[in-house]
Amino acid sequence: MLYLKKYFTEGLIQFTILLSLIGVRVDVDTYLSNQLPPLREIILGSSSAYTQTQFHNLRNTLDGYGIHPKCVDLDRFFTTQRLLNQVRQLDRLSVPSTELNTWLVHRDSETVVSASSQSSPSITLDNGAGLEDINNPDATPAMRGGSGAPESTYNLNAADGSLGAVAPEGNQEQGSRDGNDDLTKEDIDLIDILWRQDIDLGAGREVFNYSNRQKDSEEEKPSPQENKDSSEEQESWRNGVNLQGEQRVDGETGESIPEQLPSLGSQTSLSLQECLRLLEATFPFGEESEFPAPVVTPEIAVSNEEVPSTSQGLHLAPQLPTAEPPLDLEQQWQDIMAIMELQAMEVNSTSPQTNSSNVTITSGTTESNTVGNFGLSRSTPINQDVSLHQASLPSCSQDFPQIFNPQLDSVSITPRTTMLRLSSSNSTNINSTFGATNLTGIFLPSHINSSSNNITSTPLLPDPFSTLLEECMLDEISLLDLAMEEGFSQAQASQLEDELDSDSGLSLDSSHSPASPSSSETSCSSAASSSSTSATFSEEGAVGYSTDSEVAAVETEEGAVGGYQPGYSKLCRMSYQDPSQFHSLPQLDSISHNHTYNLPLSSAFSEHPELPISTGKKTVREKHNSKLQPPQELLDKHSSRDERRARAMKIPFSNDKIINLPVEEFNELLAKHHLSEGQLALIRDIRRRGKNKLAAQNCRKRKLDTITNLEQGVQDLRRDKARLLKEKMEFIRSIRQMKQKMQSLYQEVFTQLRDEEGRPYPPSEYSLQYSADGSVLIMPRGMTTAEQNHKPEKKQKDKKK
DNA sequence: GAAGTGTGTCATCAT
DNA sequence: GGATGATGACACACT
Repeated sequence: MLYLKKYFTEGLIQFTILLSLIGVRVDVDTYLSNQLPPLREIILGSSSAYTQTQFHNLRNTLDGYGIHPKCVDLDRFFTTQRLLNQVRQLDRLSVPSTELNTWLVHRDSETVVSASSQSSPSITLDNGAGLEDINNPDATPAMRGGSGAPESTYNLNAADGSLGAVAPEGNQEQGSRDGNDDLTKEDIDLIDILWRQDIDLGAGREVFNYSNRQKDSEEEKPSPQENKDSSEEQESWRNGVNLQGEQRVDGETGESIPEQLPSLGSQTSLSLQECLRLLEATFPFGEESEFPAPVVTPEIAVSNEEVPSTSQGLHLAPQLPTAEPPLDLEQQWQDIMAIMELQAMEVNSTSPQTNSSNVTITSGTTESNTVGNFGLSRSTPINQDVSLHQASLPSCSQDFPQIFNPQLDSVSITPRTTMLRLSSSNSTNINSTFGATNLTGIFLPSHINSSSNNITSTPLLPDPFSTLLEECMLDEISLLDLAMEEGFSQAQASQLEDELDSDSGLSLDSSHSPASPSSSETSCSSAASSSSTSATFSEEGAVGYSTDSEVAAVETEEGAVGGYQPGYSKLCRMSYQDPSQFHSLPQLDSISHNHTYNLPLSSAFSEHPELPISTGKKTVREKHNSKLQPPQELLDKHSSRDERRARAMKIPFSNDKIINLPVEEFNELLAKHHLSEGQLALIRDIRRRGKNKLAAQNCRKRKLDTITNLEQGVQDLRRDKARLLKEKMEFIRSIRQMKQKMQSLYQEVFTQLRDEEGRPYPPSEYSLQYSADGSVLIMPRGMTTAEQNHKPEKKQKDKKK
């Protein structure tokens, strides 16, 4: 998180410096406080930035209702407000206000030019909805990607349409300003960027021929009368003419608008248009602006009420509540949270964080409602002329195809704030604002964009900056995967090797055993057999040695002689595990504790005198006992209980055989010897306990393996999740590109259509729609779907053009 | 001396 | 029904 903070903080500072260097003053305060709550939260600290649910709660809280005085959220609220105020004050001290609004005006004319001359998708299809399959009306909503906020789509369309309607006027005025038909450098640059973008999308270069564009632009320049019509159309657009097929009748204009769209969308578009008008009044197109490249930011949803007088500049109020956030926004957040969780896995990277922030930025920028989600007051006015996000954050946009497409300014407010998306219009503003010079490299930190200086000279993806950011994040995810894989492999390598070595589950670090449990058991048995102590009790099967209690009596007597000390008994634990037999028993190959007490004491002392038996208290005890006891008694103390019992009962064979012999051989062995009931019972107990001991060891080993496997499974799942998220982002990007292409094609086709009199079809009245046979129809927008179905033959045009 | 760990053992169940 | 394996539970030793 600290990295993320640092990254964004430094990025903002750098960006602010850059803007100041080129003459633009930026108000970060507005940016932080109003435009991009997630970014603000990230910079300020993790508050609600990672708890989507808390956003809603806090949002309600900040609204002043829905919170109980004793609610725990209250503290969080005050804390958030306090921190926010502190940061705001800090920003005010360092960053002045900006006056970017002037740029917006000129952008309007540029948008007009680009929209008309470049045949770019000023008429938004919104997910390609402009081209509808008549026979499949449902396809259009499906293409909308399940957006939960179609209002924005509608707004975009309306805004775009308004822009398109204004286009001739803008052209005219720009023509009067320029005095010729030559495109300005900004126009050329914009076109060039668009061309590169579409080239990446597969469009031919001839489509983007400047002369052709210019010619088309001239052809499409309407007459004054047409301008008048355009104004009327503009009004209708403003009131919510939908470019899409789904429409309902608007209460004011009588035109059809989408049913699922609330009136807010219309309001937004109207506000936008009003904004443009205000801009026109403030900064006539014919006048030389004091700013190099005025830009219109149609993506900014400005309500009528929130548009102040133009003398104060454009007071944009992007926090206008437009539509509910997309339904998948929360899911996107969850995905981001998942990535952040992955980041917590010791993968230091800033790129994923950047993308995460991009998401938040997107949320705050493209959807003002999101502001509420992050606990910001929606009523907070923007006192600055232009907020920083309008110029800078687009660089971080994930809306790749739209970044460098000026035409998309009009459609930049995409309703569905898909994951990692930013307002495309913002980036467009940047692009246009700076004379179509690709400032991505400028905005990009050098360590992120190594080719920043070459962006303008190299073919660009629709959104190099965003692409870079996203790819950085994706790379980080990949690195994460690698790190996880490598980390896991390294951490688990030895264990995996052990597991591969033996499935018996009894890998007990045999390799580290300085001495394999060789003949300890035999030595113990022999020692026991030769032990005078055992001889003392070996006679009687009369002991009735069938129960441990009885054996205990024997042991007690043993203790009377040598004293039973459990500590010593451990020295001969596993003594029955004769290595020679282990080798013959594959399941026991791995059974090898690092218990050197399995060695015969004599050999152990001779070969490894420094080993276990000479360590710790045992050494002291042993030294002490060695002074008091004969060596054989000492050896006997190193035997296990069962071994001592066996010695006491004079069992004629070793415990090792008792335990490890196959049942048939075991039975034969018992048959060979005449054994008392007590001896037989002891032998069976020894066998049972010995096998159970091994079973217990196996069981524990399996438990450990299970735990290890579960841990590995968790890591694998996390890795898969990261991979799927990466794929998802790639899919989103691909879909976005396809939509962009669709919009471009639609615009390309539509702008070339002419009626019988050679006039272009006003986009406010007509739209292109697919038919089942693959042909494209141009349909009046007022027609309902049913009517369209009944009149599919109207004005059919061949798409080939 | 408490807590954690490793190990052996027993009881129980399943095969 | 006995042998065997698996496993939970417990006790003990050790750190």
